Amino acid sequence: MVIREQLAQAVSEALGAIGVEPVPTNFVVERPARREHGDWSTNAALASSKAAGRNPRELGQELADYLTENRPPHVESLEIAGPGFVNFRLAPTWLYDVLTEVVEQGEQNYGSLQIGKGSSVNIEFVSANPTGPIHAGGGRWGVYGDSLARIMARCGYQPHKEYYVNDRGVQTKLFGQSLVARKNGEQPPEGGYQGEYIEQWASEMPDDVDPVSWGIERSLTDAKNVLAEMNVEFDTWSSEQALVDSGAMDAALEQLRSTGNVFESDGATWLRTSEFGDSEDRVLVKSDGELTYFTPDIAYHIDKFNRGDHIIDVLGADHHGYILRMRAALLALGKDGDRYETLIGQKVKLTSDGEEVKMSKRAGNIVEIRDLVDEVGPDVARFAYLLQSIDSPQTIDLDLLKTEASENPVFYVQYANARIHSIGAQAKERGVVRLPLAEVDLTSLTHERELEVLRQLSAFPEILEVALAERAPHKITNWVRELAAAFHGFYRDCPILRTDTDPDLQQARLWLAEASRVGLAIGLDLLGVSAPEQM
RNA sequence: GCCCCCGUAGCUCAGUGGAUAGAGCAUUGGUUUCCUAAACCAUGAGCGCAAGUUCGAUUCUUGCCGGGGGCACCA
Repeated sequence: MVIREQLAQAVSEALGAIGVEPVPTNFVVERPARREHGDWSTNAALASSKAAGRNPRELGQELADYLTENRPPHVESLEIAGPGFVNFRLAPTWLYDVLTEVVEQGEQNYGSLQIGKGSSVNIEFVSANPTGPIHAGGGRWGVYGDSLARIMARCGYQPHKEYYVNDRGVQTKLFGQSLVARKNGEQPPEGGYQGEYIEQWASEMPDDVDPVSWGIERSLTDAKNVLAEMNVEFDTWSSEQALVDSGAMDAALEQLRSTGNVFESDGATWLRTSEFGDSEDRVLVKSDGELTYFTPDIAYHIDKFNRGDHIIDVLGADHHGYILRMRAALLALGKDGDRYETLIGQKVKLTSDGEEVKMSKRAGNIVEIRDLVDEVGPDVARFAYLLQSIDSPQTIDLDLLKTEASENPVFYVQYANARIHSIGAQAKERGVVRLPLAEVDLTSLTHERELEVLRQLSAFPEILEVALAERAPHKITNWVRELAAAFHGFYRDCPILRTDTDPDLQQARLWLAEASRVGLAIGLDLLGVSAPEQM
């Protein structure tokens, strides 16, 4: 059991013992923002004073007195502070337990949670139209979705990463026509695709192929390549056309009809989505007999419901209006809405020379993810994307990522890892051997820098839990930066291999470095960023 | 008009129902006979406005102001 739970339980018991009935459950045990407020703190007295009809400071004092008499493990002293907080000061022994736990559980298991209990989660993201290069926003969703999947996997879920390919419909036809036009040296049709890439691809296109399917393949190859370079891989690429061809779409339409929520109007076929929370009804089949995007997408979501326990769609803010209609369709079909989750991300803006970069040379009116990856490399790009919440619109300064690469946060973290490996290499050279952990006395770790590293490591399980609950990979980014900062401070002030370092202390520090390495490896892996051993 | 997101330091962004709100960049200055100075240390300034809920609000609610996005028989 982790220390926080031990303390919470002790507080709960103490409240009962000093006569607070019923024992409240609305209190928390947390890490105070300020070090001088101790290692852990609880607001239990404040949270229960009103219900108990007691003065919070007096109640806090009683609580502190009781816990001083009946001390939870590692607790050295307690004090009452502020309006009624009870602060715990712990002996560093609790942090030695953390070190041991990190090392013993290792990269695979430290901080791993079983919240998901093995349930499957289907995460769909990017799903850009296969009519051209992936844009910078697509890169954000790619990195975000991939990292979220990694987080979910570490929390006991079985994530399945999926990309939906809209390989039929009006847009694909226009795309094919644009390719043909360019191949024949003509202008693309009205509403067609204008980017330079169309000319490039058209020149690659053989004469005897179907331009639409060839173009889609070309587009998907492009997308797969650039996403793979960013360490984003999908388990499944689902084809809209295949869904229609298989009859799944007709079956879905039939299923919808059987619910009595489908009607004909103005020559089109509509779904009464307004009955299920949407602002208006939506067209399933247009008056010209063509399907809308919506209809196969419903079939696709039915398919996903059949394949996964929980369904997540990662969408750009420009698609948020679409959510209610899909949810309505699923509700109309009697699906459990709790199993369907949509995550909306705000858009990305790239700047250079203080000006927004509005287009790529190749793609025309969009900024390609390719440009970013070629410019700064996958690690820098990924880390930059994962630096902030997807709820916020993001501004990425290309110049900063390029010219000040050495100041870039990703290198700061990777450099910590490189330093650890350098210590290992140096130790080997000098014949310093790390003894088994069980033979090492960790109590020599008393330096504030050493303890800070361990505090950071101890926080990881909580951070992971929050990152999962809030679907927020950037919490991991922040944590790994803080861990790196703690390590750099330790590295600076606590020499390991220097000849005047006490042998026992040296052993303890070697293990502290190893624990740091494990922590950095876990964090970087969740972000999908590499952990180079040399820089 | 309706819906969604955002408004925190000069810039880019974290963060929290609590006790003195943080980081990076930028500025200025300092640190290395010894494990990588891509490091460490120091340095000013900030929660858009107003009510409400609360023992306590920058955090929750509402309104206003400001910015972005969306309101198709496009996808």
